[in-house]
Amino acid sequence: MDRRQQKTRRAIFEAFTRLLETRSYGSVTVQEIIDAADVGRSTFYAHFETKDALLRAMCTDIFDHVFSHVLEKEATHDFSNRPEDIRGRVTHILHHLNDNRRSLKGILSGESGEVFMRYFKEYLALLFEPVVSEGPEGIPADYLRNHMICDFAEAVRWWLRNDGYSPEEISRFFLATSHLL
Amino acid sequence: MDRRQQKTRRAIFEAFTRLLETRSYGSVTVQEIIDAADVGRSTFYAHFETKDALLRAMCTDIFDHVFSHVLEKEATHDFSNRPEDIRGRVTHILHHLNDNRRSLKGILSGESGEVFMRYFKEYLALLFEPVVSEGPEGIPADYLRNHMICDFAEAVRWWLRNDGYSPEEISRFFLATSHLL
DNA sequence: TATGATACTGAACATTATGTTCGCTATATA
DNA sequence: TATATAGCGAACATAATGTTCAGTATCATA
Repeated sequence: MDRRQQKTRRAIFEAFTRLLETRSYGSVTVQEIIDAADVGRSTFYAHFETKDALLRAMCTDIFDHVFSHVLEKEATHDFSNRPEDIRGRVTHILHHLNDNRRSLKGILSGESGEVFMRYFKEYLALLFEPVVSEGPEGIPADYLRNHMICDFAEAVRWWLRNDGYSPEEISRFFLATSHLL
Repeated sequence: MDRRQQKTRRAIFEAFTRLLETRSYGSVTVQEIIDAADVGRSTFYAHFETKDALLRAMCTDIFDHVFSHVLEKEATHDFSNRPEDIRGRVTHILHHLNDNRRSLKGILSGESGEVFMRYFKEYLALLFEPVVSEGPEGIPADYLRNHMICDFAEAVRWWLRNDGYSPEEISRFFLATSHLL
């Protein structure tokens, strides 16, 4: 990819992140992003169709990083789902999320949070798919899957609102309150 | 309240609900709501400052209905939180939510869902406040509170996506997967 | 049932953001 | 160095928002 394109893309991402730190997604205009990133109007639109597309692109970038290991393992059919492994994978993801903490805090506050959460849950579905087996007491498997996914996603959201906890701690909180493991 | 105002308000609510059944919140314009409700432009704005304000008003109306019992009990300081009571209250709320099923399904699909969920959780905080006592194993009480609230809210969201379950069943699913009760 | 208050109407207008176009300039890559 | 590609930014078209106001309809009530 052309160096200029990379530079522009990064500038837009960073400007957007910076704006989201203090303002809500909905209130940030494309023009402000353009000004903050210091790129031409037509350049912005050459890269992203809309503000939403920009947000999606940012999420995708982050997730590709955060879930790289998970997706690799899946590709190699390494479906080990013993409790230790789950803990390891969960902690691993939390570490990667922590790398993007600043951006994520911005994205998660305000309406953009919902977009993020929706994407996040899609990836988490891949992670938890093999773990949730059978519903006890006639509880639908789909209910349980959704339960676990939301549970983890909300644990992360809570973590990003409450600074000062390590990935290991959050991993422990999550697994302790998850009745399934 | 003036009959004309009530009529207008109801017409707008119904039109908006109807629109949300087929279209996403963001894509519905104020003009469309006005046309569907068959009211004058200035009339709409006399009632609601923005589309968001309309959504909030709808949520408030619904919650005032759904949580009427809970809020009453709170007012009379009837904080009985034995398991049977929790089950009763939860089921009761689910029944009331079911009364608004049509509107809620519309609101919950699309971006308006996040607004709804945020409000919903505020009310649920009142409901679960007295239940969550101490965090076992050094888990922060706030984490647990958030856990329960999100858990229930997501159970409801799942229910509204998946037709065919009774309030009692959902209540059972929720309590069975909630490790706290 | 007459009257004063209040709500609704809708056209016109100002404002604001979005997204596109295009001729020109700057930069990367081979 | 050449040429392809990216960025620039002013100008424009479009579309939705929210406001204003003079005229009309409806309500509450005395």
